[in-house]
Amino acid sequence: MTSVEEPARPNGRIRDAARTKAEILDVATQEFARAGYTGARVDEIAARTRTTKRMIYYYFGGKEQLFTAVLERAYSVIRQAEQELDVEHLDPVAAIRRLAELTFDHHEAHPDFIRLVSIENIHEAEHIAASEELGRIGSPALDVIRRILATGRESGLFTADVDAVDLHAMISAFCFFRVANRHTFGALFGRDLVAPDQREHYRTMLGDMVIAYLTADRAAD
Amino acid sequence: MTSVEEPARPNGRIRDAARTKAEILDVATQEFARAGYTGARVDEIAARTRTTKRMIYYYFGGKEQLFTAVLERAYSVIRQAEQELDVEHLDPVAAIRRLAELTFDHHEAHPDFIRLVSIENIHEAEHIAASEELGRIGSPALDVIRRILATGRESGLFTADVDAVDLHAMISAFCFFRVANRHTFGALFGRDLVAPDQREHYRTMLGDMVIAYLTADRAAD
DNA sequence: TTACTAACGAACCAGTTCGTACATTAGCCA
DNA sequence: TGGCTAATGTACGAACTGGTTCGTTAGTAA
Repeated sequence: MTSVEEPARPNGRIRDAARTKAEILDVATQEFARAGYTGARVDEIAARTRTTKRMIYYYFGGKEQLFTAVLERAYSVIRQAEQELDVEHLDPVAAIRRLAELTFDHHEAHPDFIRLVSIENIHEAEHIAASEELGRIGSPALDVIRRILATGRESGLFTADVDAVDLHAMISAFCFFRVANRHTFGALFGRDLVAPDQREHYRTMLGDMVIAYLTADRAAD
Repeated sequence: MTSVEEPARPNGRIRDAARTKAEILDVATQEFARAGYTGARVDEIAARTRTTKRMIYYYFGGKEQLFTAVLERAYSVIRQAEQELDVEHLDPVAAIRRLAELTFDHHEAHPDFIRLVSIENIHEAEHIAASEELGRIGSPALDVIRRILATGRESGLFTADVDAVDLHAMISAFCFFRVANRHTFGALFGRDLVAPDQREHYRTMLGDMVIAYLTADRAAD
């Protein structure tokens, strides 16, 4: 997981709080994503680190807080990606498509994140509620969407009253479902939504869908 | 759970295999949906029925098979609803909207079903794979979509090459996400996707989105 | 060099959890 | 009406699980 193997004295302890914490988080992310919150085993997480279960309780307090920490880190990754997005130079249609594709790409590249979010929803977001960090910060993507929508509306390209949060939900829904429900969908309908050779197809479909919605002639209904 | 209280001799047994099985399934559905597969407790399920844990093993074999049976019944309910859908008399646009609304309504009315499907995806659809019934049967919705799309294409209303399975995924994604991810979405963005007074808004949004996609002028891209 | 503390490890514990062995009875059929 | 079997209930146990207790050591500041 974490870079290269240190010289690591044959069987002496190495003291590195940061590394130990990070290693626990890495393994915990995998284990929670693999087995769900209840299914994840604290002993198993400990066994797969270079440290012991004692350290999990030492650094995180318990299983619940460990899961919260895992969620916090997972969300910070996508927030980071959204923050680095630069669409100021694009026209509204291209900008929205770009943003949608960023979400698409991130969801596809981080299936563990998707699983963690699914698991957190089963538990009714109680860990997010318990997290000071996660409750406080919003989403950079929302700010981006708000700016693009404003520009698009001014230029008359977009239908007037589309809400940024709703649009974000629409984009997330498509990207999330494709990854989160790929197993049941595949088993029931015989189609692999994340098959590599279908990737471009669905990526385009998402953009087409969002743009079609934003530019549709609502009066036609 | 199940209708009225029987006369039920004060403390004598009542023999009714069908009722006992159905009651176990009812309670198991709730318990699995509430706590996830691993989080669900067989003892808890038994305690909330009028029978005992022994009967769960007698009728279903074990926790795994019980969950599979729960899934089978949950899927059969939506299949039933889709089968009763009659859109032959509607024009393609109205027909698609009707179908999308049926999915929307069913997902909203059956949050337990959504949770079960989320849980099954965490477990990579292994129970669906283990179920003879679930693997065999397709989805009535797909047949409906195929017919509507064909009509819509003939009349020139819809863009040529839209696949029925993809369209089903698009509709499901929106409906599923709204219910499945309402907790994390609400906690992070402060918006309740299933707030009753927003219901019509999202129901309309879904239809608009799908129709806009189907009728969009693809050449414009 | 010494002394102090953050970081660490091994063993253990109390409470669960799925599953089963064994005993019992209701209801039907000959 | 007697007997047979499907249906049911009780009690238990082996394995596991989150969390803790107690003791040890690496690194560092004085």
